Amino acid sequence: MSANASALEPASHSQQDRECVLSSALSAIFRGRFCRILLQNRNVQKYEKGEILYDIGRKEGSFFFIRSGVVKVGTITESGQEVIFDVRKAGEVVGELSASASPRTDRAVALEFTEAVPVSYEEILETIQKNQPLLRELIQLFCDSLLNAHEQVTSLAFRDTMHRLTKTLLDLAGQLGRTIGNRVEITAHFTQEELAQMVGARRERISLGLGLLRRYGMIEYTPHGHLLVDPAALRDYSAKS
Amino acid sequence: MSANASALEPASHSQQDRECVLSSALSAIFRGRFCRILLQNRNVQKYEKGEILYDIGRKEGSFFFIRSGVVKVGTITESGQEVIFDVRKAGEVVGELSASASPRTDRAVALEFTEAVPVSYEEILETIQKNQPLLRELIQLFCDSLLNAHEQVTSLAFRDTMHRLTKTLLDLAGQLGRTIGNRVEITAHFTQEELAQMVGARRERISLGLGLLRRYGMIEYTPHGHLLVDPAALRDYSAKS
DNA sequence: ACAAAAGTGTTATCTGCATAACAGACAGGA
DNA sequence: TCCTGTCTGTTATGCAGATAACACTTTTGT
Repeated sequence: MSANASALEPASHSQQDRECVLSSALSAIFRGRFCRILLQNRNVQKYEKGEILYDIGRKEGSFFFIRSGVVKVGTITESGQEVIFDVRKAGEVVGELSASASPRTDRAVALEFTEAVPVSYEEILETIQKNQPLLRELIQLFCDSLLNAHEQVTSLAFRDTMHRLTKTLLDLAGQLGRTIGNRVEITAHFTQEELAQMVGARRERISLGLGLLRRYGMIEYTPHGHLLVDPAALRDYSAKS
Repeated sequence: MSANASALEPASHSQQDRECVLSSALSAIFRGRFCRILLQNRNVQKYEKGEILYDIGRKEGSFFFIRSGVVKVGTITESGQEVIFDVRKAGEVVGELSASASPRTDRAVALEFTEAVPVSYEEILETIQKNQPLLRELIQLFCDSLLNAHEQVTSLAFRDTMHRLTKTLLDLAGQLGRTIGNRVEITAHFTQEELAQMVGARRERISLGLGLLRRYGMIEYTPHGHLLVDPAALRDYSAKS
């Protein structure tokens, strides 16, 4: 939090400068996880837990470069039911569907206090045209997203709730995990309702499922209410039967 | 089938030529449906029904520009279960996931005799860098694919088999439909097994479901074994309850 | 500090769908 | 022509998971 004078500092940079900075930010963020670019913080938006980065139905849209925090990406049906497609954290990007001509069908909501830099799709395009290697990164982003969605489809089509739950826990551990001995702490809080929306099942099932895994000693809660999982045991469990 | 001398005609064109032709082919195919570009037919591959355009696990890969026919895009799990993510027809592109760094997890198989032009991802990239407007088209392709996958996830998460089946039929009618009066013929043959793989259900359910819709007069079969659906009635049916 | 709201654990009941198991229709090859 | 393989229609049985209905706990707002 050193150079956070941006709010005080007027737009004292040339167009040239901004392009250059954006370009390196894109490449660093697209490429690396956990990267800390000293990006000129123009436009850093702050979102409280539960606040919406972008919502369904909006025509224009931006990519959001997450500087800190965790957001969920999902949608809500006409009948008010919610699904979560993905979870993204600091160093990643959300909002790639703003590149679509059709109006948004997805939304992103902060799961905890989050800081993100919105960049319009037009600006992204311009930057990429001046910095070719970024093109690959952008496309890789879409591929990852698509791959992930495909996995969810197969998972929903073939696996039962318990298997989907353990998969979701393993995925979260991979995404948001901090290793502690042979356990991994999922460094964000998820309600059972949210887990249910990721798994594609009723909340009650999640309650039962978590209870079962807890009794097996495969998961437990930290004092902070975070999940602490044993990946090896979970993988084992989900492999058999 | 007029200018199909490609097999006889050796590579008599300059690199210049090829780029130019590829570029316009891309733009036309990316952009339009039902387009008939007189593309130099170098490399037109032919696939019989059931033949594989590309398969799971391959590292390198290509985009395929479908000139005629219909292909299914899907995957097979370790346990041998098959899902179909999407169906693509003449004028469209498959294989966009070859852009991913990770090895293929999907496959494309011809549902009927199909002709397609494979183009390596590297070539696509080069072409795009020389023809900027194509970038938008390519990204739109990814967005459409992603949007579609998201829809499948929500559908599987919230809707029952009958609703998913009617949705699948409506989608197919939209994609492959030829309007005849107030009916639409789905101009390709799908086995119940294939429909089941699109819907995410057992074949028996599809049999029952189709039987029901037939008794309601919402669908019937053409002499060629194609489905003839009444979109209005199906939409109606799927809206209520 | 208290009330309201949000989150969790648990049970009893009902139902949609998978499973299994055939019989008939049809198409293509020998 | 027959015969084998693929596709379709149909039933009976069992189970996973939705639904509904609470009691209990923890957090949040005022």
